[in-house]
Amino acid sequence: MDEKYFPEQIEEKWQAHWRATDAFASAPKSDQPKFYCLEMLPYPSGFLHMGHVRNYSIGDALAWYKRLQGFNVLHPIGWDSFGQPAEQAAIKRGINPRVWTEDNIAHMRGQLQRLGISYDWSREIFAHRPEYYRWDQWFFLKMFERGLAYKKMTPVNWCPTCETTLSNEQASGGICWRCGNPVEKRDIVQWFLRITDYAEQLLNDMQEIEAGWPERVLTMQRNWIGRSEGAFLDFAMMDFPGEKIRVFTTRIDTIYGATAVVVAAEHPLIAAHVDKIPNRDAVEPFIVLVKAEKAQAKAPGAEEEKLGVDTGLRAINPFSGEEVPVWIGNYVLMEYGTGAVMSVPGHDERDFEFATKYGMPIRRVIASLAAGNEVTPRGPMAAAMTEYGVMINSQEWSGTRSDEAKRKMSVFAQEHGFGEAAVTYRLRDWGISRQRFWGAPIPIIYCDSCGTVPVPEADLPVRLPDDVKITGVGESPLASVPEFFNVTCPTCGGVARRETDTMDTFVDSSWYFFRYCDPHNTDAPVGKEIAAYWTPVDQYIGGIDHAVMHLLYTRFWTKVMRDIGLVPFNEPVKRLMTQGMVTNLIEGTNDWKRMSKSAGNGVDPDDMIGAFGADSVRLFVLFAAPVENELRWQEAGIDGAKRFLQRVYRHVWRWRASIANAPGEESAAGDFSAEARSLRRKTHQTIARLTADMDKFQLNTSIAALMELSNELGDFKVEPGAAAASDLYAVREALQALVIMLTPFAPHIAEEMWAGLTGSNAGLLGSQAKWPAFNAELAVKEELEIPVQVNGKLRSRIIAAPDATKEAMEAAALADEKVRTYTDGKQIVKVVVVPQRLVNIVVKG
RNA sequence: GCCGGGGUGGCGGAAUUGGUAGACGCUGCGGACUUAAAAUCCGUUCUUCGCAAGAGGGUGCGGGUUCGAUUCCCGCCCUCGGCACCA
Repeated sequence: MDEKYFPEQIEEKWQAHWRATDAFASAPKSDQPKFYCLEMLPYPSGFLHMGHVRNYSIGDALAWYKRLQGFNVLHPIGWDSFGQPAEQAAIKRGINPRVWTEDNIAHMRGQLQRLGISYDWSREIFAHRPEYYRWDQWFFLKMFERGLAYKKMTPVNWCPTCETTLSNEQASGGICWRCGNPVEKRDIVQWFLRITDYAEQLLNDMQEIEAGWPERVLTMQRNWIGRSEGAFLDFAMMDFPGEKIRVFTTRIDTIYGATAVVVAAEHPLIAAHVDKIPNRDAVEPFIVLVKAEKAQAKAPGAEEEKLGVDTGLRAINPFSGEEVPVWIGNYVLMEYGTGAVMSVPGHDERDFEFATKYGMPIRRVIASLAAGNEVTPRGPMAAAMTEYGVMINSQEWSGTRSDEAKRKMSVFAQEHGFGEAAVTYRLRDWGISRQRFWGAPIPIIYCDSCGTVPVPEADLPVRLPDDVKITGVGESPLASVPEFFNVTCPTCGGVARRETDTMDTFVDSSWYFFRYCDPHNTDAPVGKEIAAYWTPVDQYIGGIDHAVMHLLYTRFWTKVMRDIGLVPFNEPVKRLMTQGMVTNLIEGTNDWKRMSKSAGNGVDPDDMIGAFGADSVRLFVLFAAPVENELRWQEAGIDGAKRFLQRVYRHVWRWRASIANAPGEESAAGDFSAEARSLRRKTHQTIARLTADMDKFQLNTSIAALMELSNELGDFKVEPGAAAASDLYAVREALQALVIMLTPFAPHIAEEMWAGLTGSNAGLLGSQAKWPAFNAELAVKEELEIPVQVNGKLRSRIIAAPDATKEAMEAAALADEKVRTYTDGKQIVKVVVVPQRLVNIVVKG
């Protein structure tokens, strides 16, 4: 340990030490509890950004904390290395995507190591390497076997900028998750994974993780899954005897107000009977119009004008027997429910708008309960009434409370054979086909005689060819590589063609953290026993942007893995923490925006590490804001972090020689002075605070507590040369606790100071350093300053022992001179005494 | 429109879940050291009145419960995020 703190020297020194000693290597152990600490794996764009720094600093703080507490910690990292930027580099600059990716990884790995994040590098994984993606393909085959992977032609999200399809989650809000541009609909044949089979489980199993996941993530997933309870109802077709239109409704109680059935333009009934539709001349152009409208990218949130056309067909309301027209409407979605709705303009806002526009009748069949006794309001409706109430104009159902009627009516419908209670979901199956090169090939072969044939497991991996010209035009680049797609059928040996689409990269990240447990396994994606030891993940840390993409997919994937028999649980992640984003001021404005190259407000982590040291950067990032909040980048704040580290360093330097002679046992230290007792009290109070705050992920207040302890050490009035044995004991206790508890936030300087304090170069882990033990007795104050209020206003303070009786406190408060100026001559109504807290005297007059 | 999270000094944020509001840090201001600067250290920094001791006000707004409310209840306002023709 040198007198002066030079971050670059000690950071290099300890990084080398960690590497040489495999300090963070992990293996299953029976004598320690395990802790799996995971941060979302990065895409190797080439450069670490501050969001990464924040993510990994948070994770590393937890990993160190758990390690020092005696947990067997798994803390791995890898690369989400398939994806479009590599392909863009290939298109624009002719670089081989694999070479580009590997170079980027090499650079970013160096950056992570300069940050000193405590990863077990022996477990590093790479999504783009065949040793990894063969298991993506293996999972696909398992799903195919179970009917969970299927292919269909359907309108899918298409990003014209990225030139590929997107899943619904990736096109949420009508914009592409990667490039931010509006998406279109296109009819494309795609592979889908049947995530909807798991909709109910994805919803129900949330109770297992409710305590550990942020409310907003669960809410977003709940909304995304969009469960809704209602009923299917069949409207018989007048024109086609025996045929019916099935609608889905959540408001069966409004059925007597149905004045039409409205179907989606793509509804099969229309296509099946197009030549028998009375208004065919109007219907056909309308369908063309609606399809064109849907194919067009539209601004997010923009609601189309409601358009419709009367087909001239008629259907029968199964409850009332009434005849109603069948319309086609652009606002009815084929993808949701049954693609057909009953139109109840009186009690649904959309139907009201539609009916008003086309002059359709509007009928009131629910009367408001809030309106008191008037159950049959008169006059035309000015707007849809969407609340529950009492049914009116509804034949024998009139007078029934509409919320109660719902269940009875769906039972009635079922008994009479024209409907049933039903649940629908907004969630759709996960489209995973991508018309791109840089992804895992889908292991399927098309044979003219055998049809769709899965690649035999023994033939995995289906490797990506290495020297492909990627032009960015046309269909999937693999479709222009005959050596890739020309194959023989594994079943009949005949001529066949390989699937040329690749998988969505979210497949790779759906199960990667299982692979970390067993990264070199060549027989399975992960060994069952080893997975059972390490997983589920105890703490996961990442950005909120993956709330309904990655975090939903990985829950789904885990359930499939459970069904295959690979893992014994339902949920992959016990606790999730979503960090806030890192923002920086846009120059010349007052706007704080997410750091990014394009906005010109990015900060290069390497520059910061060079200027302040990795420890100061990490400490600042963790101290400046609670982990879930936005973090505003301010260099003055890193200065503050470095100042604090320097102060601690100076305390250690100043005392290290003297405390080497401190007695080993407390009993040999003799009597502690009031000053020494006070320091020890602060030390133990700090231990208690840190432990509680760390468990709650309150890293900012943890650091604040360490600063307080450091300040107290600075205020310790005894000089090292003149210190009694007891003083040295107290100071050593404080410094050791401070250094160990600082480790999660600034590990390099902590290692250096630990070496300085102990004279050992074995490192914290090598010397079995342990999180300090809390001693409640030492943390208790000898005397307390108790605030005294008169009528709730602070008027004075008294000194009391922590175990003072209520009576003694009351007497002392009433006797206090300042208090008496407020109580003299007044009637004391009541005295409230809260032991160890306060006294409040209530007076009158 | 629906769902969810928030409103505390100049700023980031604390407050042991009903008990001293503003911990810790940043910034600013004043000072020490220095020929000077950097670095470091000390003081000060919610607000009003006051030379001071002290007194009043104060956690988005208005009510309420309580000896006591940033915290609990009722009614508003503002703001951020997500979803959005989902029947």
